Amino acid sequence: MQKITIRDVAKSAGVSISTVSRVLNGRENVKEKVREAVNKAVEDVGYSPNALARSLRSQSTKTIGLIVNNILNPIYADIAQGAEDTARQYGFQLFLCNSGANKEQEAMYLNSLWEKKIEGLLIAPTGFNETRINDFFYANVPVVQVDRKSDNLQTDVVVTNNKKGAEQLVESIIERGYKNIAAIVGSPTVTTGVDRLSGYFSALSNYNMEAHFNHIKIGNFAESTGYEAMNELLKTDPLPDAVFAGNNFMAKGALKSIKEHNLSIPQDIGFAMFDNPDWSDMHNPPITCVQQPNYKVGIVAAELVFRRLKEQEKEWVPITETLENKIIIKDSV
Amino acid sequence: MQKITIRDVAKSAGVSISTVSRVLNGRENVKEKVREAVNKAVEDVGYSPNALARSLRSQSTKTIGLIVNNILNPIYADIAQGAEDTARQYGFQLFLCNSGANKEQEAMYLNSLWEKKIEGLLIAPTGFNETRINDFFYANVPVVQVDRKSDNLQTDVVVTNNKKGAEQLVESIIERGYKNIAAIVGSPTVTTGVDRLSGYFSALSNYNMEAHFNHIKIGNFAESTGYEAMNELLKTDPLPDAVFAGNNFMAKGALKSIKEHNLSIPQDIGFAMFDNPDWSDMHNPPITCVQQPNYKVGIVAAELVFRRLKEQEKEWVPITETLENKIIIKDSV
DNA sequence: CTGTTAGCGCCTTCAT
DNA sequence: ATGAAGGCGCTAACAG
Repeated sequence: MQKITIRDVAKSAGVSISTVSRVLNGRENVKEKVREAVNKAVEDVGYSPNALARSLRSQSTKTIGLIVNNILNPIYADIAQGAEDTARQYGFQLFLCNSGANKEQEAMYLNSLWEKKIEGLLIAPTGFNETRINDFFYANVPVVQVDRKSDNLQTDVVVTNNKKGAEQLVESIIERGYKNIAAIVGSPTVTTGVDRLSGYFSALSNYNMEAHFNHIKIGNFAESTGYEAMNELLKTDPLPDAVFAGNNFMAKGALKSIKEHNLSIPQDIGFAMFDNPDWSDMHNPPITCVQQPNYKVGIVAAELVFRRLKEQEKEWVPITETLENKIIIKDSV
Repeated sequence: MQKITIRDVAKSAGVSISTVSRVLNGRENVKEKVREAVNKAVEDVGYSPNALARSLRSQSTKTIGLIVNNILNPIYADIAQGAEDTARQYGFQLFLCNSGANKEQEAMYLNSLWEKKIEGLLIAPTGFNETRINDFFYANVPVVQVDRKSDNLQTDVVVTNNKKGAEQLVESIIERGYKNIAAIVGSPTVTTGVDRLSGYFSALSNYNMEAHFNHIKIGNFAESTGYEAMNELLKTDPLPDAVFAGNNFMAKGALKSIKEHNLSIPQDIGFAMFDNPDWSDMHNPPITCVQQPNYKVGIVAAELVFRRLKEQEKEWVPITETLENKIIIKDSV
């Protein structure tokens, strides 16, 4: 670790350490000549401040944390980018952590971020560490849930309109004449699971249709569960003539199964999905889908943190921001 | 920020703060009874240590940094995952930063990581902040370049065998009878640009073929440059009958152009690329490619850091680890 | 305008 | 086995 401290600068410039500190922090009450001398000394000795000492003393780290569910999921990369760009704008840094949808790992990162004294937290919660998350909240550290929401948390939330997105998507399937539309959705323990399922039901109900009981498959958002679900669906009677997949990974698995069964889309079976990963246009045919404003989710969530930071004294009512999605019609239905 | 300190624990347990510190750090010389009392007090008052103070005092942060080039590129997500998993194993934390291939942003993160006193650095360098990177090196902070290597840096390196990968890939194109093979590669200022180009030339030379001068296009790894390069290629005379794309993004752009020109792969034009993104199997036809061991790159790089940390006293010779790639033959050539 | 001083929270000799 | 005291590097009163 570095050895050069503010003392060395002071000595080199022939002033006291407090004067150096003043210059470093851009205080006004320093004679211009002295300021220059200090700046020169900083260059000369190659000084750069120790953030640990500075933060310890000033009780401020200028750092916020983001815990995502799965960094391999491109939607979180987008969210991270949005949050990071916003943080930078406010002179803050983003500490990006990946829980891997694992509750122990999430707990570990929550602890670590706590000990590192972050001043704001963005999190796509696994749903198992509510107590720990609330600690931040009670300590007046703004918390914003992103992408998904856990019911037991009274924090700000930034999500997209999952229900409406799914509803509109499924309606667009219906409007193309499909009669037996199956759904492969994620676990209903998180909003991205339950809301998209609920949108699916709404769409059917809007058209006076009913879901066939074994045409609804619950996965865990992972590719393998999409694959297995689709295999199951292709054994049912009646067969579904279209499928709604609840996220990009499960869609990928389902498409693999469809391909293995030599079914062609959209003739043999229609297909549509939540998320618009880059492969969706490469696929033949391109997949009709719901595009979420992920980058914007990151921005809005980060801005919410900074807003809370600024208004800390005011009374506090949790806000939920719901961003709208866009249905993109392609050729798979 | 938190208010409960080691003092509160000491008071609650009726001991001195040094005793609390001893218990916290698992020192042996503490009476069993006292240890229990302290642990109970920790629970009672809800104490958790302040990492800033601890690190400042102990001169150790147990943190390493990773600066990637572009978090939206799935290869870096994989590398990050590998590095993170390894760091966790060693009881370290990973500070993940995204330079966005921007030199100012890279400089900013280098500064910030320096000030935060990381104990090791993994970086996919932009190639413009050598001086700053060397500072770490001189301060005995192990530095490992990952994925790409900048010539002016005397650090450890973990890369894949870009040249051999490209060479074998292009050979597999040649062996399928293509005669005019074009290349779209990234900037030769980084190894992932120059080595893959060099592999392309080797392959041709191995078969006594020559590259047509206007069949070599230099992009910057971004999708748009792949698209434009392909548009250019499709205006040349003679036309190329196959294309080698130097990474996933440029491949995507090139494929877009090919599609717009209504050319079919592999009949009208053969296609192969570096990287094996998830869309490569969704594409029709699936794209023959080079699969890099990205996750392993992350692991190996992180382990190198910890090895250096352990052997700090020993004399030091930079190591370059070159991991082998795998050619995956699909249906695009 | 500038220097002296007192901590931020913690770990670690040094006594006892 | 335990407590007192000093200091990691820095900022922010408080004097002058």
